[in-house]
Amino acid sequence: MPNDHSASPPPARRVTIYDIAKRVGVSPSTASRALHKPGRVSKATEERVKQAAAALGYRANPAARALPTGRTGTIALLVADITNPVSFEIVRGAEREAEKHGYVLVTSEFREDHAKEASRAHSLAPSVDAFVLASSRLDDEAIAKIAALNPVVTINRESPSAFSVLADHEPALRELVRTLAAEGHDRLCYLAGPESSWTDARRWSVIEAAAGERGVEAVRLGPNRPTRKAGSAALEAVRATGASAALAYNDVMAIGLLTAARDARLSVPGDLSITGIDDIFGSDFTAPPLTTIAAPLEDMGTAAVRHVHAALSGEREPGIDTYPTQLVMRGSVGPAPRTKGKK
Amino acid sequence: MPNDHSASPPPARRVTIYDIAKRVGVSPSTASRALHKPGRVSKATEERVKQAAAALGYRANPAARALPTGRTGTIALLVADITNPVSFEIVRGAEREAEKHGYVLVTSEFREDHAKEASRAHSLAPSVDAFVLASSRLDDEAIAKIAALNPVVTINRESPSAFSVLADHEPALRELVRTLAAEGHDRLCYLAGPESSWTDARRWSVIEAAAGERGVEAVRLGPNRPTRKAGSAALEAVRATGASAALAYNDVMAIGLLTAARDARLSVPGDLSITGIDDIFGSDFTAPPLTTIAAPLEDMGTAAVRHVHAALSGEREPGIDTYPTQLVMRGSVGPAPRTKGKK
DNA sequence: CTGTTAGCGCGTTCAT
DNA sequence: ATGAACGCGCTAACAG
Repeated sequence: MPNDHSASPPPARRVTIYDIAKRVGVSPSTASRALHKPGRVSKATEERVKQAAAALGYRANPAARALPTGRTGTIALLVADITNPVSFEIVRGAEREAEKHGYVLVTSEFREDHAKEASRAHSLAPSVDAFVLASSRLDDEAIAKIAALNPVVTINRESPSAFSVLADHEPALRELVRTLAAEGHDRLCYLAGPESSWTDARRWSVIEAAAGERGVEAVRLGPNRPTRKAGSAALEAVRATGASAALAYNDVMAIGLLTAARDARLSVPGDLSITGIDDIFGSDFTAPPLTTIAAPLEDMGTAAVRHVHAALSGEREPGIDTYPTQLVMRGSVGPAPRTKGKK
Repeated sequence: MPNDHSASPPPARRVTIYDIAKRVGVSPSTASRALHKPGRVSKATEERVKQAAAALGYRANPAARALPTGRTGTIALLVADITNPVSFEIVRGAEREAEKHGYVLVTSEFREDHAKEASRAHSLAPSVDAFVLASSRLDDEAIAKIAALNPVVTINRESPSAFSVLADHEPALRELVRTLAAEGHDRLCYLAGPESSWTDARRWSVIEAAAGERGVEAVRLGPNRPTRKAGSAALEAVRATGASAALAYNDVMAIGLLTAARDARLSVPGDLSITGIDDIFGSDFTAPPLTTIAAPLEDMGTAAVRHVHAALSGEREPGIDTYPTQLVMRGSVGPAPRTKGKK
């Protein structure tokens, strides 16, 4: 239930440009210019105004500033799941770049729920100058609607109405499939992610194609919620496919699958090879450590904000910014078992 | 380098209360009241105004609202390290409660740097109504300065000028020390956290006292940065203390220590028992799984925002809100080795 | 219950 | 180079 935020007595009045104008003996507009319009005022008065501002501890009121300009100086970052380590890499990168340019960053998660994502974007719209949508679950139309309100940059999602920052998983995925094939795996199982995930579709299509080229079978299991629980719950189904290797949509699911396999006294990679994507915190100390694909998520978060800034500065440069990924081979992948289940 | 955020043409004009006032045939102030002052307007016109607002797709301009009221409707949450899983539990809880009350939540990390924490708070101050400081590294004086600007609620930090939300680790820590003593450990090593951490000081004093009561030696190693790397780097020093059990400041450090021990071919808990605090993502699937102490961090995040809301609503209720914790025994703790290093 | 009148603090014409 | 005046959208007196 939203609220009015109106009750307690207002805090002590803060210092305004009027205070510094009076102190220096100039008009408020001169003070304003001295503070924010380099060169539009004489060097001398600019200096005096700035000193007075510092002395008085002046801080511009962002709301007052936003009113005439229409610019709030804040950017909204919407992430699917803030507890997924993938998110905070992005958040960290975005936040650093935002601070660098003087933006305030508002981060909000939508818990994989596209309805919530859309409503959150619309309710935030008047408070922000632009959106960064990370791992959006929205369709193109919904993104277009948001883009009509404010500029949008997407991460790991391509969309006609937004600038996109993408990780290119294709080479690493192909290398992974090739490696698995070389290890004797002739039946792969892709443990799919959420239905509305753009990356999920991409990943599967690359795996399917790469497997086909190598003469390896690939089956898809899903969609699934991208959680540990879902990964664990899928163990039986994975085994039922007869696949000797499971490629999970992401590390969180892979870890779920891995721990379920451990609990079931299955050998990894003896009985089943498992891989993930993202190289999150934790994937290097599972038992065995998880083979995965690493993306420069922090850089991508930074890039997203940089593109937002460019867009807000009037630089029209819609398009795609792609980042390379890297296959990280670890202990969870090994040779296919000799005796196959469905021999 | 901060920036002016002023360049591209302003987006299409949004609908204002004037638009809906004109449409309904009332004055703007009536429209304003109908929208936000329940009861101060006739039921009939309130209904008509609301319908018009909906029809026009009206969204209040937060900046315009903030100007006369001095209330921005946003809350700042400052966390030490956003990549520490501890943080996002808090963030998630805080965010949910913030949304429930119609606040926007701004999350910012200060990377364990107290100077950055303070400067961030001061620069955010004009844009927000209140602060939540999670795991603050600030001293009381610095917190008081911030509290002079806006109400402050601290998490895991007691301070005279703020309402505090705390996890009470004492009972669980005592139980842990008791358990270790019963397992034959007669020399414990506390792997300390950051110097300016309030919780670090608390934890050590409880461990020291509990150990003393049990006739167990306790040595303190630190301060250390609360990172995996620092945990790993401390292995040698921990061994050098001759302790048979290491209690780390938090799980992140404990995991660092654990993986270093594994790399050094040490048996855990055979040669060394290891414990952490927080029960973060990952601590249940280390090898062996990590004994730790769990706190209801999400609830604490929620509580912090609830208290912020109370403070902003004029309810003066400074004080402390304490949450219980729970010892989670897992495989990383076992009997002390027979042959002690310094026998 | 409702309309009128003033600002909130700042940027921005338009003058000078 | 600087000042005066206006308006951004909304809330808050103050009438009626």
